[in-house]
Amino acid sequence: MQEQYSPSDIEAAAQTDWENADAFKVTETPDQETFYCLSMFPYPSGKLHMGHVRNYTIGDVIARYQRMQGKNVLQPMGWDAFGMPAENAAMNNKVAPAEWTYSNIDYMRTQLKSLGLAIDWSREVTTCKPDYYRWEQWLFTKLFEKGVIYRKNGTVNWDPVDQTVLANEQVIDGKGWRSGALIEKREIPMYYFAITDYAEELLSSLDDLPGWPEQVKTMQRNWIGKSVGMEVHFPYDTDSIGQDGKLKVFTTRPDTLMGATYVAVAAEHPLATLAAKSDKRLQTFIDECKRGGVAEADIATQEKKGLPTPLFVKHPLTGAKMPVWVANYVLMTYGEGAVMAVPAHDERDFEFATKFDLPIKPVVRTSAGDSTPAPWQDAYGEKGELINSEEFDGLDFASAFTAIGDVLEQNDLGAPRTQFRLRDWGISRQRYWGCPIPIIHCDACGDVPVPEDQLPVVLPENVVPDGSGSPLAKMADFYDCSCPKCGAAAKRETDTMDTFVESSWYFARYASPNYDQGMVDPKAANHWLPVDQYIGGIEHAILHLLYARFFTKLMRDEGLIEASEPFKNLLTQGMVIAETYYRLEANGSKSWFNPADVIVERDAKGKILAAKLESDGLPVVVGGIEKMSKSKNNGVDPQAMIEQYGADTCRLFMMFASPPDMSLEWSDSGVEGAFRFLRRVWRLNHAHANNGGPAGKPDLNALSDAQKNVRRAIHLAIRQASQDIGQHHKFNTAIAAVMTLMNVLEKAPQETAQDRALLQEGLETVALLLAPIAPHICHSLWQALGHNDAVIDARWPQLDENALTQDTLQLVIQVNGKLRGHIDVAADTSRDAIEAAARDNENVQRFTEGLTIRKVIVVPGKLVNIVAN
RNA sequence: GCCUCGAUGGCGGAAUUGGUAGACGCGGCGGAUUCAAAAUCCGUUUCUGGUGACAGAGUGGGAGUUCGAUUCUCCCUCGAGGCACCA
Repeated sequence: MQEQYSPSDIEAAAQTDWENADAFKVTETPDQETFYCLSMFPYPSGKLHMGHVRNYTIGDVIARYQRMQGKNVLQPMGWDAFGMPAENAAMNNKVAPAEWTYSNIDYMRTQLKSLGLAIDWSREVTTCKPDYYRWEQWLFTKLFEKGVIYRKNGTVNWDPVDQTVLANEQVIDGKGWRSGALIEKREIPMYYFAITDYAEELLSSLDDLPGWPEQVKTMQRNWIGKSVGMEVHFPYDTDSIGQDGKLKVFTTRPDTLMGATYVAVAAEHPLATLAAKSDKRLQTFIDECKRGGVAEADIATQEKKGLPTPLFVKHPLTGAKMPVWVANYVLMTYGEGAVMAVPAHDERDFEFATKFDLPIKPVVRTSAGDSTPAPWQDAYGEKGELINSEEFDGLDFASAFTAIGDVLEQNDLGAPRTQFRLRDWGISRQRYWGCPIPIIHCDACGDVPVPEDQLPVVLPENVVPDGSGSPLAKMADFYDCSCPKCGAAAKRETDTMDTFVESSWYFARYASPNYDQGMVDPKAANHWLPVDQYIGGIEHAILHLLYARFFTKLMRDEGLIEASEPFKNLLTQGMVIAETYYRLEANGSKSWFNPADVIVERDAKGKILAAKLESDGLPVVVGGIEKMSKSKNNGVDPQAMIEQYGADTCRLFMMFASPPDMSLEWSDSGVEGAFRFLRRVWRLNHAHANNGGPAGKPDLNALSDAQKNVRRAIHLAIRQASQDIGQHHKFNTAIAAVMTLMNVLEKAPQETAQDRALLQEGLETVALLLAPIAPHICHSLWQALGHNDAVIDARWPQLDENALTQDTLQLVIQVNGKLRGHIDVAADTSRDAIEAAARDNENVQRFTEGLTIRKVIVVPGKLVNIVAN
């Protein structure tokens, strides 16, 4: 064994050993318990960042731990390779997105390999390759025929200068990011997945996921947003509207129907269009509403504006005339694009009615009384007994719901209905670098799905987009085709799919990545699915995870797989953050400096006083701790870290610095600390090797008290690390437990054979407990400790409960809940004896002097609290 | 605006079911070793008062439940993630 810990040597050696043995390649073995461990695959943006390192280290620790439990562990890797950044890079560098993507993948693969991940690389999947996306196209055609995918109009951000559709991210303060032009909403035809058909199941089966964080399930429940309510029809006032018809609205508060004083429709609503024909001002307002992007966050924060129309509808119960307003807060995408307004009992309606002087009619007795004077109080929104509602007076919410629902149904003016907030998933993108939508438009036959024998529709790879319009729409070679049904000249669809489609089923493809007879090989897929542990960023809590759940159900219903849910257990990891430093430039902009180039001055307590740039010695502003990003220049390059300290140090630091679901603050000195710890582990092993090397098992019947304490420390560490890694995924405290054990082992004597046997047990424990986290060094240590098998195939250490028992316990003594002392008692001391000993305690006597003892609380094994006053 | 989560020493964090607040590490300070440095080792380190023993305060702020609250309830402040075309 080398004296010095040399990470570069031992990491290369370990990785070579694993590669030579094909150590992480797995096949379906029916008799062995499987464990499918999956981290969200990366977008090949160019270089690995620390967020990736954290994500894949967490996954690797879990995978290696499960392997040590004797399971057949599948841990694959792939590339979420379609996406916008490739098109942006193409425009900037005049390189085709395909070429850029493939070279990024090659570079990032070598980076991932240097981390020493226990990945089965033979299963690598790349979503931009035809052998992957052809099956996506195949499923699309099946679902289109089934009606699960359909075509309708949707609203997009339109850049009138670049003549192109923009992503929400590309709209900044209502303007196009490249052109600076004011963005408009535009309606275009798109393909939709009918995810709302599955809304009920997506909601209810969240209850079948005990291994998901409650937080994520709550977010998904709220996103799906099931509302039980009433569809209410307001008949047109034909005098004003000029035609018969009904305005449909959805409400969760039909009990307040008698308090409805007007209705409001979205700017895109047919009634708004009708009214605008004869009203220029209204048309101007509607045009104004169509300005700006489509992002909900922008729409929801804008000022609430509205305009009256000359139109009226009739109240379904009283027949009273109610004015129709157009309001920018009514969303065309939710419900019917129209709402009935009850200003007395809805905050938004109250605000709107107050602003425009519309009538406010209270119809519910709330805890604030029978009237609703301004300003708005939350109590006005309460449910309660009906008032001012004629025959419905006195009813409570539930009976009013039923009674009003009955009347509406009898008159064919409404009925109870369930409404979801969830909308159907529009997947058409007017972009080049994505999976082509397999549809052919024929004048005679309409939208015809591409037949299976003509799949895949291959995306040409040698295209450099220029930022205007969709490149495929300019390529006749691509879109000219003949109709598969009638053979007439036809036009191929030039939109591509949302990249979320690829990431919605990749986990299933890993089971049989090269299967060419179908989307998945059912035998393999059912062997591995569902994923036992999925790991990824919390930013995916809703969209990606919901779409993946949806796809699993679609694939189940196509008979492709058996699973109904893709991910049994979910771990959402926090961000990697770091200090930022900047200087204010003359023009008011900030230029950001990388932490590696900055020297920080601290006061005597270590608090940051000032910072200066290493190169010129002039001060920089300490900008606060933020997510590592290119824009703030506070990223730390993982490659540099690995080269300087080795992958094990990098992995150990990341796992130690904070629990996986919290944000992780980068700290150079923390990395140093991790490196120092591994060096200590190495040194103690080296000393042990020099002191006779591997020793036998200790004689448990002949341990001194000091030796018992050493052995107790070993098994405390086993207990702690087993719980922390196996159950709670708290790697930081597992590592702390191993550090505590090392502190004991370093001080333990090494003279006798018994001492050395104990140290052997301790060092083996350290190697095994650290093996998932720092696999390379443990690979070496395990050999040095005299083992012929590799540590990756060793079993996780077993806890010996006997090693933990103690003869005496220390109890805490409190007076009125305050710590006043400790007593040592034999483990089997009776409750009465403990109480007596506590009362005898000198401090207890001092602090209860002159007081009467009212109560004594004894918590066995923990504390005694004496209550006195 | 809406949904979700978070806030503990100088710093990252720990406290498993309501039971010793600050494990473990970083940083700081003091010392040992060294010609010197690096590396390593030892001690110390929540704050305030006190030479000291010790006392008091303390988990973002305010209230509440309890013998006892970082932990449970309510209100507030600040920060983060998401909001359907970033992935």
